[in-house]
Amino acid sequence: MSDVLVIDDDPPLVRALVINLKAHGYTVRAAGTGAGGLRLAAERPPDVVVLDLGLPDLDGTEVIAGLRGWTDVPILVLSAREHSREKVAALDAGADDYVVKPFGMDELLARLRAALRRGSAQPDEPTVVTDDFTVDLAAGRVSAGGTDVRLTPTEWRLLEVLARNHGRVVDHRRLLLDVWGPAYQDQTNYLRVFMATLRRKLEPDPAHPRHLLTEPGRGYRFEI
Amino acid sequence: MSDVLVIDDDPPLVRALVINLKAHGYTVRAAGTGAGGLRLAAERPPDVVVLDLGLPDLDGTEVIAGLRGWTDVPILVLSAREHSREKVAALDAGADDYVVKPFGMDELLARLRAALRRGSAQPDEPTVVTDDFTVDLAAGRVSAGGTDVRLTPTEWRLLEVLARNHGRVVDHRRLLLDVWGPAYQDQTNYLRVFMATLRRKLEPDPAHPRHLLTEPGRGYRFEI
DNA sequence: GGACGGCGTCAAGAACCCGTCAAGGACGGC
DNA sequence: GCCGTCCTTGACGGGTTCTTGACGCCGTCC
Repeated sequence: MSDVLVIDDDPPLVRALVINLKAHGYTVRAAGTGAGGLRLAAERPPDVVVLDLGLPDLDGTEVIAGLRGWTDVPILVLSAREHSREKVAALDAGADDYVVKPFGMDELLARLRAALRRGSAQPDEPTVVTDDFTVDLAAGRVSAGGTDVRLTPTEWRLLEVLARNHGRVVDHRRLLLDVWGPAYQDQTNYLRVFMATLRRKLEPDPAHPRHLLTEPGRGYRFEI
Repeated sequence: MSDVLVIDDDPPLVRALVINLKAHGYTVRAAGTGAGGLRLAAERPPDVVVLDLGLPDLDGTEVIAGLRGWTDVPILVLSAREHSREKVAALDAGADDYVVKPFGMDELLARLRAALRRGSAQPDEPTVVTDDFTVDLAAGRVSAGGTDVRLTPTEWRLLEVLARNHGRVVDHRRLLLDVWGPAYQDQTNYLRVFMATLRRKLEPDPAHPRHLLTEPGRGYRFEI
């Protein structure tokens, strides 16, 4: 799961944090000094940093600046200081959130989840490559022999469903549901028509497809 | 500058917020109810939302859910309730930050800056360059043939979404959502009109665009 | 061997999408 | 209050895409 770096010089608090974070499935590393924290972060970039101000060696904003120099990792600041000037300074230095001690552990965990949610908000969509053509799911494009292939919207949606499930047989019903909607679950002839055009556009020998395969009586399968 | 949407039913507080935010150069809109806030957000997507819990009509998490259904805009929650259960619920519903009343205005402004900083953190190239024109995403400017091109706000927002996703097909729905808001998801004619003006201003031969391409039935694509 | 169901192919009309233009209206600046 | 800019809205023609039905092939099952 997610990798949390705790930078704090208060041993009891660090212990409590580590125990609670590990109990929730996080991987935790801890440093007692600002310099140590920066070193750990440089070794392996964490997914989120929990930073206590009031470290013995460095000022909080210095640690933040040291991290912000090379990473956008979310930084959650802990502090006993209520003064808003401290908060403003930390936030403007690049911190993402500021929690005043004492705090509830569930609140901290919730703020951590919020910070992580922001940091990792991109579902990666791979590109599916065969010998004869390439399907770029993120870009929404298909190319064969170096040039783009023009697909109509329906052709694309059909190919997309198959490509996302490549290697598996996709049901007639599933395909019709995903491409045309629930009212078309019996129109298997649609599949025949559009599979034909896809093969014409993508397969070197449309009559003997190598990638867009028919599974008689069941559905179709995209094979790489 | 940035567009802030305040959703709060406490008139004195709203007044204070509006005055302070405007004094710092923000554009501010305010709503006294959750439904009104959602409506304003739908009319024109704000850059950040300041949301008071304890609204007369909707629960705070409902408002958050209503926004999160279509946008990733940062949400900063205000609340008089200290209870951590409230905080956890709001943060897990999708809020980005949680400030307990009473709060200092400078702290709120700092948290707002932090939220905006995150929201606009575009990791990739700040300028997109084609053979015929240059889009400077950081500066918000476009130039063709060495001179600046004047774009209207809507034209710019449309071009910005396309440029940030250059090389990819961007859905009709996504474009309408990001530029006009969720109330306009079906107004594809807006896209036609504004794509035409963009092409007239940027393409050497608007009738045969080289960069602002149509993907029939799906959307548009910015190609370098 | 024949009937049958599943599949691929083809073609034609309908439906839809896109680019274009222009008029009306909202908004803000002077 | 006037003027200019910008956004909204409707209409139209041309082109593309989807739908639909018919036909033939092939394998399987009776």
